[in-house]
Amino acid sequence: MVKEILEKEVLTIIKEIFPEADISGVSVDVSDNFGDYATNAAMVLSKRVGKSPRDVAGELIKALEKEKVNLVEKIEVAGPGFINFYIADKFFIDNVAEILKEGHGIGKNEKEKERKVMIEYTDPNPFKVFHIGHLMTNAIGESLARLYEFGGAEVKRANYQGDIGLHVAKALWGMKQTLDEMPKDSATLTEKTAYLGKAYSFGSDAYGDEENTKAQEEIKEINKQIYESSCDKQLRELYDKGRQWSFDHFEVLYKKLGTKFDHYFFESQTFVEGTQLVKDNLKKGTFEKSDGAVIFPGSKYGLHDRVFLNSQGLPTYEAKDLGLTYLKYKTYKADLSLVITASEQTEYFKVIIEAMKQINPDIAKHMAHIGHGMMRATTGKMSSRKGNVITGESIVNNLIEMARKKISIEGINEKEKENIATIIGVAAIKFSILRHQIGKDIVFDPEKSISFEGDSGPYVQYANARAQSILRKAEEKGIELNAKDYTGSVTDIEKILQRFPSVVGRAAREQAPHFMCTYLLELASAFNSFYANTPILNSGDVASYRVALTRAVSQVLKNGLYMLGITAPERM
RNA sequence: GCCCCUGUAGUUAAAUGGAUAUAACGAGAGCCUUCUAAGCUCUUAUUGCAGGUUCGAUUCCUGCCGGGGGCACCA
Repeated sequence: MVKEILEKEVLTIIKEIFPEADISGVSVDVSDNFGDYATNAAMVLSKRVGKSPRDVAGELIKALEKEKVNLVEKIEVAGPGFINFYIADKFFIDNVAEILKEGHGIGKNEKEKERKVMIEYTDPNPFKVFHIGHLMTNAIGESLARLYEFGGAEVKRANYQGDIGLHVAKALWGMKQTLDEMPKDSATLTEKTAYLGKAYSFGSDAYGDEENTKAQEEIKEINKQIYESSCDKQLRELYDKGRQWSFDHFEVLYKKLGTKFDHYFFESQTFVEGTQLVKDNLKKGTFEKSDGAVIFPGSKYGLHDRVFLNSQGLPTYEAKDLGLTYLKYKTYKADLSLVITASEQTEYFKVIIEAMKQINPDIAKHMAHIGHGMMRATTGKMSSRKGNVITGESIVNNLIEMARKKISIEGINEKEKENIATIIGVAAIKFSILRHQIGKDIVFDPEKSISFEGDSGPYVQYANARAQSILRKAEEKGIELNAKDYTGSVTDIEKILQRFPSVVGRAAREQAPHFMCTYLLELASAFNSFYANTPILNSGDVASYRVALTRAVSQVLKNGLYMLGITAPERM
């Protein structure tokens, strides 16, 4: 990679001619208008060696030219003291050949080699709707998982689902009140989950209604019975039914989204261990009693105090999360155990991690939480209690339907069409999530929905589909791919292609898939422009090179999309 | 009230302390008897305010103003 080679070279030279500067690293970056790469090293050195930046640059260039780094064609000093590198076209052409050689392995690296990573993400709750926020967590978690895998890590995907707790009690109470509306077993999953959503809403409203003390008592009682497994036959049946409906529904979505979990954890498994942990550590003073509840005094550590066991003695989500941490640790000894949730839980996880640090610092040191921004609708705050959420299913299905209408490939059957439409619809939602910085909120306008044009997943997919179409035709025509013997000049495309491994590295290192999005848009745009303005198949002598370049573009687009959890269809 | 995050064209976003802040959408003008028009080409416009650090600040620091989130038995 050019960046790394030049950085090493420049650093070596600096150590040689300015040892007194005592510099440990320099950065060489891609430059758009001034050569191919540039470094600010001379400006950084300037005050350390007491010379003007341009003079320092001059001396560095002299030394660099003597070294004759063969990929560099020309070096210049410019502006306040930048050193600009012009890279030889031959280097970029060789890189195209290299991409063809690497094939689907392009972008793989060993930065995370031997590292064991567990990522918990998505975390929908049975009995509640799978909403747009879950879609967001899923897209981010899946992408991070794939980025770690490309770095050589062993990744386990985990999903934690709240099949026990107050929200379940609320939904069950709601179901009991509306038994006559309950869908039959033969009903569709959509009908079943819609019913559960309504039942939860009903129970939640009743619980929140201060006048309705009877409902509150009953819901609390149901909650207790579930924890104790002491519920009657009818309640048990409702519970089993609702839980199963939810899980079936989630699996359908995961399949569409392209996520396959290795481990499922449930709150019904974590609460026993969690409760025990809190009780054990209450004696040791890690936890304290307060108003009949057991709390972790986060305020001692600059955090919030939080309740771990409520005054009924039942574990809250906090205690269950401690139990989950142990359960995960028993299942898989990860070097890094990541939890992805919306940023509203960021403060909460600081408390959990601090509490775990007090209980078992060896486990706590592997834990990390990533809070992503919230998906906010232009129509106001979404709330599953109020029932004005946008469900994951509706948004995905709408996009798939839109994509289906745009497909105009001849000679494919309905099933193939459905598959392609799904791939495109999922790409649209995932890309629109992932192209933002993870921590920032995303404003989602349900009216405008999500674009298939411009900065979008389908745009990148489309560029690849065009490339694939060219490759099919090239094969029919018998054009041989040859990237090595080309001696002409290169375009932006080769230069962008060359950066791919650096982008993969940065996206993984900074846990920031949006760098990959930005990169893919740039590459797709350069290729689309090339495609529109330059003949590829009918270009005589250079056809074999242009087709080779097309294949390299397609390969990089495919691998880049894969790292975002997006599939690239051959045709669309 | 306390704590955390955040403020970039009309809108949605991007920019490892670097040179002329980058795209898309929108608006306007063109381009399918050549490889998929989900496309291409051109035009249009931006760093909340006030200081500070720096050769250089959208980026770092302080204050103010706006937005979001969290803060006891929900998840």
